[in-house]
Amino acid sequence: MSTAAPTPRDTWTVPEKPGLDGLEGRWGATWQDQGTYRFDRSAERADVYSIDTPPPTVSGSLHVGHVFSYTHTDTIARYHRMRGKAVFYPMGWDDNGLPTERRVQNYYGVQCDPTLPYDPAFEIPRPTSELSAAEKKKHRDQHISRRNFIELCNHLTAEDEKAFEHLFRVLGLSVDWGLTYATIDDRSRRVAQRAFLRNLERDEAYQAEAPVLWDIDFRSAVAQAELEDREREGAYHRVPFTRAGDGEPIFIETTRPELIPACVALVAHPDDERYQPLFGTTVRSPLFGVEVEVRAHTLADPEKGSGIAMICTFGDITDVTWWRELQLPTRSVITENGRFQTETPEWIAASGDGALEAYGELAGKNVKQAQRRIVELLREAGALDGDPKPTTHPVKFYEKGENPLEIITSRQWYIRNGGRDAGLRDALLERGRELHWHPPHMRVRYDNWVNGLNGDWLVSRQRFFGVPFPLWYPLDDEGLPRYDAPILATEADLPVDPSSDLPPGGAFTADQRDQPGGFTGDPDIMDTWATSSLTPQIATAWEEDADLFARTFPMDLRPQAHEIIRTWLFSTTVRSHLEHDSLPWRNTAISGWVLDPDRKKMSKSKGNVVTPLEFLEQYGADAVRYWAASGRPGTDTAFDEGQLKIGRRLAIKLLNASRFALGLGGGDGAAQVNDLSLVTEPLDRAMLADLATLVEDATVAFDGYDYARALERTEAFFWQFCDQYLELVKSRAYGGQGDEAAWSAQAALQLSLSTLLRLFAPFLPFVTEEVWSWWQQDSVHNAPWPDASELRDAAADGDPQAFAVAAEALGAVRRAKTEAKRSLKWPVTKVVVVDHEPRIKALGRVIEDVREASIAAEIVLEVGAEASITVELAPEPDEPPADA
RNA sequence: GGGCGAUUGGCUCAGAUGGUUAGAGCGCUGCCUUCACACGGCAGAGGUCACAGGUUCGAGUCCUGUAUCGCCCACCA
Repeated sequence: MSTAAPTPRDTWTVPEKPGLDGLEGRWGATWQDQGTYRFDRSAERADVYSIDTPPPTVSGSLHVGHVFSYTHTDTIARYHRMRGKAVFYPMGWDDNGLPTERRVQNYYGVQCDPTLPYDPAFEIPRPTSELSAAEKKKHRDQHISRRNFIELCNHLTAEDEKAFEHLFRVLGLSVDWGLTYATIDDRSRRVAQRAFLRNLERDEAYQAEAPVLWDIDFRSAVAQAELEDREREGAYHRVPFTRAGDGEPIFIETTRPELIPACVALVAHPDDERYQPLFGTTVRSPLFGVEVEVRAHTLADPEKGSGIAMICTFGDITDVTWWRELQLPTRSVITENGRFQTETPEWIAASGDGALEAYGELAGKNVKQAQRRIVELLREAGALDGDPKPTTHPVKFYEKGENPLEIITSRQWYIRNGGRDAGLRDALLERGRELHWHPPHMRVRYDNWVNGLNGDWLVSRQRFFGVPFPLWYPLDDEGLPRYDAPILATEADLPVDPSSDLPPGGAFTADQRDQPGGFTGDPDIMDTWATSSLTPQIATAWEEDADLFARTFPMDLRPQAHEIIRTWLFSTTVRSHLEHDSLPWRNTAISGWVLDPDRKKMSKSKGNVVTPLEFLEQYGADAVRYWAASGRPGTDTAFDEGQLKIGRRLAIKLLNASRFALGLGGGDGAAQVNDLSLVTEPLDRAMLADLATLVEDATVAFDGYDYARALERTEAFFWQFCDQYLELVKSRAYGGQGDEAAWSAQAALQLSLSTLLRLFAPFLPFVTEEVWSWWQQDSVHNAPWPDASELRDAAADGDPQAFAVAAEALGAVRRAKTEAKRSLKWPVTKVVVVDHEPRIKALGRVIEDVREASIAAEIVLEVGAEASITVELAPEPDEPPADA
């Protein structure tokens, strides 16, 4: 712990005309050179504060949202550093996953085709934005191999990372830039693969053939956490099934008539008397004549539609529930590309020529086309009762997708997350309670999510740029993979790419790949969250550097945004619970969003994104940080350029007030008055007593992660300090009441300045460092956080009331001068203050300061019930006042 | 459908465990430039604290309900 008191130099020089320009570049370079923010690896765990910095998605754009939330974290990091902690503050880059793939596709106009061989001579194409229209046409969708594609991903993300690092450095994040990682780098891949292998060993990961939500454009499975609902137009189609015995029509209503060929049953509520007689009997579907059973299930809503629904495999998630719980057969017709399979399904073929013919009309069509056609067919067959009734209803989409998700059956990897296991779910809910949430109400979202899980975590993705599953399958004599006998990578070999590396142990040779009797690599990659969920383990070098890990894990803080509680925060908790039987961190600080001035969430698509670098250049980093730090934890905040101006003004004020406080005594080489016993004057002591209270408040606020409160209190004090205290003390500090009174003022000014600079340092790192450098050694950012008790000692018998009444009296004098339209320098012949006795006594102790600041010849104090302040200005002179 | 949060002067927001005339800043108005600061300073005007009840000696602050906005979650045929 570095608790040494700040050490001012013996003499110092204050710049004549201090300014803010260029501070970012100058101090950024100095901090880098001097390792100001370097993590001290020798610190014990108890003296370390470790932060699980969110790795920004580098393929995204830089926006003020980054500036906002990263500044919040930085203020907390700086606070703990000043409290003497060794702050472990790494930076990661999230370059793994779909956003990068899409960006590379668009940026270079290429498509990944995994069937193509690697082309070592492939050159990085020019960005499509630089191509002429003719060139664009020619280059459109150039197909390249997976490995070439991944090289492009790496190339582009490296560029993106530079831009992010530049922004973060200009912003003044006190990250240790020696501690960076990327979610696709070797260590991340090792950690992700190792954690997965461990999950597999402990049966926390498993493979299953099951219905999954499927994006037909990306041709990949999608996890529950990546879903979103979108309102879509649809229509209820009223369609008759026919009862087996008497051919009576049973009407169902559906928004997806095209799934009639995939129907496996009808279902109604067990208490629904209308349908009770049908339970256990069979009906035939229209057009296809396929016989299906009528079943009972409590999820069927008698109020909805006709009260009886058709179950298809699969139209929506409810279908999956019914299918599972009623143990229905699987009859899927939609394939991975979102089209109806071309081959006629057997259960339809078995139903006769009419069915065959009807299916032929749908085969190969996409969902929309098939729906249009089947409605025509139903109408022709007289199997559509009335016109479809338009409706809007929520439809599930992949959050990055453009078409509704389909549900298809496929083989995927899962990690247990409590979605199917009440014991694990309860344990994870308990972890949520164990974690300290800032602000606390954010935990509700975690609880909501965990309680709403309806399955385990699907972690496999049928994509290219990501961490591969570290395993292979033997192929049988027919060349089919033996999924029940995967060959696992050994931990020492990680990271591996099963599509190019061989299984361990020399059991196979390269020419046996994809040959009957040989082997094949698992083709899938992990969900990007499967890697991101391990950021604590990646950053702290789990199983890679035992010493570092022991000093930094479990971490102290996870800062993040609220919309990814269900994904990032939850999945990280799951992995740590499974691997370490602990929380990954003790605290989480949830930041809000930046809204545009119309209170809409800022987003690229809306075109209202503000680019942060322009503002950093125009107003300075401290001003931008000031705005960001004013946003309360967890609260959405509107972007307000006006706040940047205020922040800049605050920074400038700090320069000028410091110049005054440090420039007293005149000339350069001003003498240091660093002896607290010199503070004898009542006004000085009163101010220090207030300052001690401020330090206590700011400390409590920071300990509760309420940086915004700490800033607000410090700022409010500082403006009072400048407007009232500096004016009241100015004359005396210059020597107006003798040397000892002047030294008291100077010592108090230096002590308060030192304190205020340190209180502001987490928010305004550049200007505080600049001022600090005028008179102190070392960096303010490694100086100890102010100590309230030390200030209390210096304040001694200081009475805050004395400061308050003095400021009031000075205010009354200023008001009188303003109302008389006189300069504040205008002399006053007499001030009469009437007030209650304690206030008059308090004012009496500081009367000389008030008199001099008022430029008053005389101040008369009277005790009285009716408080008043009467100001008598000097008359208009024939000549300028002599002593003004 | 369930839940969380918000609602304070024209704007952006403070108002921890209920207690004297509800605070800031921006904007607006007026005044003031040698001696820290015109990238300033001083002062002024401006609020029935969303609404309706209730608890209390006393409510912006607690309780109940209502409205509006935002968000999270949900099995939405």
